[in-house]
Amino acid sequence: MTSVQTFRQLCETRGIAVTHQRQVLYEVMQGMDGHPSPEEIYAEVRQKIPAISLATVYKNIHLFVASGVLREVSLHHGSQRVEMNEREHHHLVCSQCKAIEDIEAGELGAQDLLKGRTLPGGFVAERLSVDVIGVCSKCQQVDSRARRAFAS
Amino acid sequence: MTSVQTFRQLCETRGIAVTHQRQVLYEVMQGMDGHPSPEEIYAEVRQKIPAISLATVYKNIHLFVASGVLREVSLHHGSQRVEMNEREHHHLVCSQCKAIEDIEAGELGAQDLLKGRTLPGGFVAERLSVDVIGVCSKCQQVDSRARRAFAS
DNA sequence: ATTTCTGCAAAACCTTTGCAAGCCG
DNA sequence: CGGCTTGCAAAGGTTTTGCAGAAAT
Repeated sequence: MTSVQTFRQLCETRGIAVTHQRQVLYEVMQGMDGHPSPEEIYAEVRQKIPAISLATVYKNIHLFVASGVLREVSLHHGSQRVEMNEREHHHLVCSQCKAIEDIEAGELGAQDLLKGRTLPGGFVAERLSVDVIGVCSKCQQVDSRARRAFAS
Repeated sequence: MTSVQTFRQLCETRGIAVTHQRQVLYEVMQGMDGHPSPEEIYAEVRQKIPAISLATVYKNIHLFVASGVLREVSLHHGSQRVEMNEREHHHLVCSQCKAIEDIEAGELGAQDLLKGRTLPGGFVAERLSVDVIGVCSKCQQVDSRARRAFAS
């Protein structure tokens, strides 16, 4: 199946229109590796559609993230978040409400991942930051309520 | 040792001035748990120093992060970064230049962390995102060059 | 024909910066 | 006193929004 077909199918499933901009965006993003920012994607797409608007890029990135085609590298890019530099811990991050809860490194079994490990490219590790991404209990309740409302 | 003494000592080590704003910021942040944003810290400090400026809060957050008193929850809050939703992988993140490199989940030994695990508070895990934070080879070279320049 | 999407421009954030006045050592 | 720090206001960067015209179903 060609990329074009995959894309049309995806749009059909999601009930969204197949526009030229969206299609080119999809192809361009497939050809970029790494972790591009919206601006980088914009620069790339402009080579094929010079008149495309940055707003369109943003709108479609959202759409693609919601569809699971794209994934956000960090769920917390809106504003900075800091924490006191205390005992080693990791995070449970809710993909819906973005709430963060702490979990002890030991409780997660993640305390030994770096022990005696060599990393590629001469990278020197300082610490580990593990995010368990999922749905918190509050959002689960909201979800099931929404499903009931939708069913009725 | 009181918090005040700890703080004075910290400032001495770092060669920074002990100002009223800094001291209150330090105390307030110690009293906040969770993962506050600059605005949240600002709101909290304003209860003690109503005339404090948001710019001062930002400047001192930087200082505290650089001193290791605070830690940033995500190193990528400046702008969004996305990636194609492909094979399971994790990230090597350079704490200096913020560059991201991929590493396979298997190569890191992080593929089984969620297996058969119950998480606190009814949190339902979807996936794992592991950041190995450290210094990339490029920044190591820059660092050693800087050290040589400093020594001469 | 209707609904959805695009491009533009303006607005809304969040964060940084320059500078004069004030505080710390 | 000299240098670092603050508060203010303005600027900078990123992302969102409203809307009229265009495109898709």
